[in-house]
Amino acid sequence: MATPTLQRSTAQAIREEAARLFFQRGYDATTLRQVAAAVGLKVGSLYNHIDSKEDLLLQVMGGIIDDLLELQQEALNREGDVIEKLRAVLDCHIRFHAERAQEVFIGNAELRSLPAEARGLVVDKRSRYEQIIQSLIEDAGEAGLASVLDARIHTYSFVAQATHIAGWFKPEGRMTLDELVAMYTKFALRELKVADADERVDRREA
Amino acid sequence: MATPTLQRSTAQAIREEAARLFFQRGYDATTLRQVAAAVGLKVGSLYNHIDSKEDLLLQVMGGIIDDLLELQQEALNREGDVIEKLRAVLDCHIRFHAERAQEVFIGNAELRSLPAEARGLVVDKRSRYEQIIQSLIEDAGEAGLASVLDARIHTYSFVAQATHIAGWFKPEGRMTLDELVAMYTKFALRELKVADADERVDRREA
DNA sequence: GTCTATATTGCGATAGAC
DNA sequence: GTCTATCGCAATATAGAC
Repeated sequence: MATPTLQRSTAQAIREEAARLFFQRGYDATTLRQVAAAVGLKVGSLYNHIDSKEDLLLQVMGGIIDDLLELQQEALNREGDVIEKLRAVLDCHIRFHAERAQEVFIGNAELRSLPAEARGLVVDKRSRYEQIIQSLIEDAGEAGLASVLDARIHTYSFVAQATHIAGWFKPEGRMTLDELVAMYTKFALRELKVADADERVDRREA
Repeated sequence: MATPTLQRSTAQAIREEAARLFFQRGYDATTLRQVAAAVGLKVGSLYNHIDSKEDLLLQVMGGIIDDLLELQQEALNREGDVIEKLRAVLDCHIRFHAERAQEVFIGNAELRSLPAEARGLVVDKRSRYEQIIQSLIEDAGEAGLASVLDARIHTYSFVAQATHIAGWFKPEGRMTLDELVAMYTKFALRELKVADADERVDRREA
């Protein structure tokens, strides 16, 4: 580790406050003056840590989609039948969107604020991510373990729910993270008419 | 009718082009110069038709939530058991979000761009709208016709899916509007473990 | 690294001629 | 109603002193 200090660096503070403001007001509506004020700096000083406002947005979005893809791959290695793999992937899917709600929300809402080439890269990665889910759904259907109406639209359904969660979930709220994950995973398996959908999920809660 | 002409008025053209641009690039990132250019006007001329940029956003959002509430009330008058009412409300819910996708999308994404008091009004109406759905879900559960895990979160689930649809649905796409509505309604009834969920929906497709 | 300027740009909105 | 021209302002970004 290069910086073993417990103090967050100024650069880190800028990213965090920017994330908070981008989440709250949107990227376009957030001014660098507001970011600077939140950190306790003047606007000019920001430029010792960022190249531009767009660069700051990129920093905030960071490797969030890479992190998500990585965790999805881990989940895919779960042992068990295709439903167990799907359940693990959905667990990861929901958990990630709730745990890192603000970043995820910004990553979705401000996709169009990204420069075209960066946006293209992210879109491709999102597409690969969704394709994994869709393939699992198709496999489950072909194995006779799920009633698939349209794998693409089921995928949309699961993506929509997670995206929505990223807009409201707070760890200190009515539901714990684990409860949330269990509930939405049940929703998904129910939607696919998986046998013993609820029990499949509850069994994993040990 | 005051204006029985088939030509769209300049004011109407401005609203339509603004909606297209707000949908595409977001409200903050859209300039009035772009709107004017899209209509074939110069910036100054816009002000013969609008009071301000915020006023234009208000015009675009218009009474979309009122329209939605009105249609929901019609659906509620559907004869039949609580599941039939719920099915009708969800049908209306999905259909509306797909048919008026751009307006709905703007109404959601740009809620925070609205002045506080206007935003409060809209939020209250949305809340009432969602409460209707939630109550139907609770009723269905208490009647033993549905397996309700958490009525609020089921409602979130249905709201999330419709919101997502508003971001991608195109009438000329792979699915027809009716197919889309039928599919998502099945998703919802499946999620609630309603008996013969698919058949409930198919029966209505006459 | 911080700050106080300031340059530069482009925005929403207005004035006034036609 | 349209236009051209411009005002006033706030934004991003930079320069240079400390």
